[in-house]
Amino acid sequence: MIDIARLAGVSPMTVSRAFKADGTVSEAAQAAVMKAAEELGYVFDSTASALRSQRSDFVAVTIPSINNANFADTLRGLSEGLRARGLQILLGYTDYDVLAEETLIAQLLRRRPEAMVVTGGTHTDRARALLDKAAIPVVEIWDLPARPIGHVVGFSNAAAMGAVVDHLVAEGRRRIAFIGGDAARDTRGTDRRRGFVAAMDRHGLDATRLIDAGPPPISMAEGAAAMADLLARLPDTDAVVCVSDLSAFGALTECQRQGIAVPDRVAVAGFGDYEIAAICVPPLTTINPFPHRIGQEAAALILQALDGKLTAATTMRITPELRVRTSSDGA
Amino acid sequence: MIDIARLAGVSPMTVSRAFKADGTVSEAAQAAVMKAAEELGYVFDSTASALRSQRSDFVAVTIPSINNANFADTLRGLSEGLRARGLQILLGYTDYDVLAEETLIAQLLRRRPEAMVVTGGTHTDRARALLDKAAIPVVEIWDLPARPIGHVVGFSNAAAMGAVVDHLVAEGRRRIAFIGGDAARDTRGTDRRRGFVAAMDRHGLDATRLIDAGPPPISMAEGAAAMADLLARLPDTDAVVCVSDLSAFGALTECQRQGIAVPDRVAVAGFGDYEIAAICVPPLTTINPFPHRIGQEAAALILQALDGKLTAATTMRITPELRVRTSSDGA
DNA sequence: TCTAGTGGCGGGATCGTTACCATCACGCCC
DNA sequence: GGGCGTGATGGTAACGATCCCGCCACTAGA
Repeated sequence: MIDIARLAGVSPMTVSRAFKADGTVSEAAQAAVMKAAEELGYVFDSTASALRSQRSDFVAVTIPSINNANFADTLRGLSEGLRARGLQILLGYTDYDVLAEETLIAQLLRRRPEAMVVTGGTHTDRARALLDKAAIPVVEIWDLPARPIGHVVGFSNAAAMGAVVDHLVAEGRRRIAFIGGDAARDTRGTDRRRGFVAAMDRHGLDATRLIDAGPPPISMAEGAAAMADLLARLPDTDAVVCVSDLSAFGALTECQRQGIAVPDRVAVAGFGDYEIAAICVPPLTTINPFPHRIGQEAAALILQALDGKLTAATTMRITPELRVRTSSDGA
Repeated sequence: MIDIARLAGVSPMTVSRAFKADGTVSEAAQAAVMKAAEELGYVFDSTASALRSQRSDFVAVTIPSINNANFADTLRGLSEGLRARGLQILLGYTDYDVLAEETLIAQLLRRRPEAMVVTGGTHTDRARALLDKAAIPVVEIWDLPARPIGHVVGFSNAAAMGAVVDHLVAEGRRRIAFIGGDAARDTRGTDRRRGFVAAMDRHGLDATRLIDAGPPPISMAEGAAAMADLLARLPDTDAVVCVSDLSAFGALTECQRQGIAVPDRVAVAGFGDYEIAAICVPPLTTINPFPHRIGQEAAALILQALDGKLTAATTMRITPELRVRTSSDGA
């Protein structure tokens, strides 16, 4: 920067101001600085800037998996909302493991992010303590935590899943099964299963057709295997609710392979409104939790919080919508 | 850090060394430092460390889209390989736009990454210049650039697509169409189309059944629309090659909706070996380019380069494999 | 003519860590 | 006993920006 100052015939301070583009530099000086910078191939050093100004322009984000279209949509929403303010996302993924999340959070905080977005509402005590001490805006997304750390943009996975059950019951289904994951790790999956059981109980129906499809994320193939298991063990099942559209699609294909008519003999429903749900044959009934909007709202909350316009912890409830499609048409 | 030094009864230098964990600190001092740090809730500041040591421990990565299972697999491979050395990924996505890539690269370089991974081999001149001047290891992936910037881990998209055509021809297909994207933006898509045309020419077949499905990334729905278009305009088509498995699946569903038998009347093939290709009914013939391995190899190259063990620019060719499945069985 | 206000710019200290030396205790060997 | 290698530790000056303050020229109003 000193070199540029020399070449442009100004002080380093003016160069710094020129790069901040805050308009307090004369046009002549601005142009001279930019010309000199271009000539010397200067690349601004955010590291030094971050140290001195104590502003990293990072927002740290943790998601369970990088390979998930729903979380990718949320990330896009976040990134779009933050880009306008020059904030960059620092991403990490947890593999659906709260211990990995703890390590990840510790590592991300070393970079001094301006804010932190974490997926889910379940964390280790140490992770909570770290976030607390960091004294930056924290947003939990994709869930409604019992004990929020800071702000929240989410929805009740249990309630959303309950709406699917209500719909299936209204369509005349009674022997409804649930295909989901290992209870210990995927807390959102567990919430959905809880929502399923609660809704079945509410309708006075048997809620014991629970198929464990293994640890998250549950693949299409695992959904198919679970469906095969279900059809073998409980062949009179007339509807299946899956923890996500991907396993639901796997289940659907298993029905196709076995020549079982969907929805005539078995209705199938998923969760997430992935692209595949709308286009597969028959299209899948599912829940749209508006992942992109979750990201946008989280970004908006962060911007407000950084402006000091958000005094109290805010919870923004997203209302997921049921998408009724052919896969669950009345029997 | 000074506070910790005081509390632990050592010098700041010893605290620094204790956190680097390079083993030159006595066990007693190490323990004292860690205890003091825990007590004070100290969080190491990577920003200052990066500035002074000129090591950011960042590896910058650009991908076209964050919502793509293939690139996600590559990212996982990268991240796994780099994590062992304490390197963190700084991610950006370009939306399949070389101009956006240029801006992104400029922004990422401000963070002083130790190395840079860029997807694809087509870049603006300014982007090339920036990467050149940065004087860090550069790895281009998912392509075999005509004029590599540095290292390469990739494959020929054209040749891989040619292999699909060869297979279809061997199965007796002759009137083969290609469903792909806008030529201007998605260079890998364009390469695949080129490979399609070249292979058709090689077999003396008509290579004019080219359906443009719009700008990348091409969705399942766009694949379906393109298939509908194709079936309306060229109903005698007996095979379709799609730029990716997602559009191929869309095309497959369109056939199902129109009651057109796959593979009996039309064979369908995709690209990428996404999970859906193996499980849909019928399963899709496709090309597996080993996205996870691309990430692993790129990480390995970076580690070698950072160790100074890589003197010359290295190109690592990945050999994609044809996955023959029912969707392309002989007519 | 003088004072106060304003816009543009410069100088020096500094953000929190680490590179680079210097120091010191200790043990070993000739 | 002196020299010297080794392992642990400390002191000081940076890394490259920016914060804070001050300076100067110029204008406007009294």
